[in-house]
Amino acid sequence: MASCDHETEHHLAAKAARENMPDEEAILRVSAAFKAISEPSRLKILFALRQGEMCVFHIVEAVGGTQSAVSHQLRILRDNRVIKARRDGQNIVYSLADEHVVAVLELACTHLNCKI
Amino acid sequence: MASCDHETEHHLAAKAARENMPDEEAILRVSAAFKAISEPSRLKILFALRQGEMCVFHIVEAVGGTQSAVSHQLRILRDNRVIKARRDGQNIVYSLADEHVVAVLELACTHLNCKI
DNA sequence: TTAGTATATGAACAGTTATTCATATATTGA
DNA sequence: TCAATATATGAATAACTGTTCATATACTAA
Repeated sequence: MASCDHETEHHLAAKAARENMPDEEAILRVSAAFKAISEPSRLKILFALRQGEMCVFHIVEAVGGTQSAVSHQLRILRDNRVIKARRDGQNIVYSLADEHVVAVLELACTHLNCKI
Repeated sequence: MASCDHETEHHLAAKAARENMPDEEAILRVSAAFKAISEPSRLKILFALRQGEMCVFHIVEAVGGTQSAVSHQLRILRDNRVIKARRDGQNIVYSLADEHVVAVLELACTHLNCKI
């Protein structure tokens, strides 16, 4: 491989791409965030939290699985700022971090023709 | 675990969550799409293609790595409708599937305070 | 058809990740 | 303080995924 019929335009695009490529740290941050929301078990938690904030017990009730597994998933979502937590007595109450999360989910579903 | 201080509201939310949970197929489709865009090597391809369509040679030039690795990544992105391809002579020219892709990337970067 | 170029792909290995199990921490009420 | 409840977490294993290497396919030009 060496060139193509659009050598000039593509080469310029490639050059611009290298110059405008986000730095490694930004790439890793975005990567980790998408990875956080890309697992079926965690996606279910997000879809569940669209209905409103919930404590762990009720998240388990909503999505199934064990308390331990859900807790591990919650930590990953929380570490990536997809959800937020507040303590309320003995419980930790989780909710979606902000409106960006819902927006991304809805964009994806629109794009893929999924009804949610 | 059995209940919490917000038993009623959370239980209702959990019930609504179960009732409104997308079916397994939709969950898997969304999951696969986010998984596709959640790998640093593939994210780089997407950021590169923001500059315009490119053939494989120039994508390799833009993001680095081997032709084989890039080809494998392109297939995953294509299978998940994140990018689209058209043949142009000996070359396959790739581009972002539609404006949803850019929108999702920008939402994520806004959310995470990354400049792109 | 043959040679050359561009791209794709199967298999294997290495690295990553989700779940389970056991246990730890934190809060509440007695 | 102690017991009970809610949640979190470390370690281990099993499943998954990205890359590499070798090779295959597809197109072009001669």
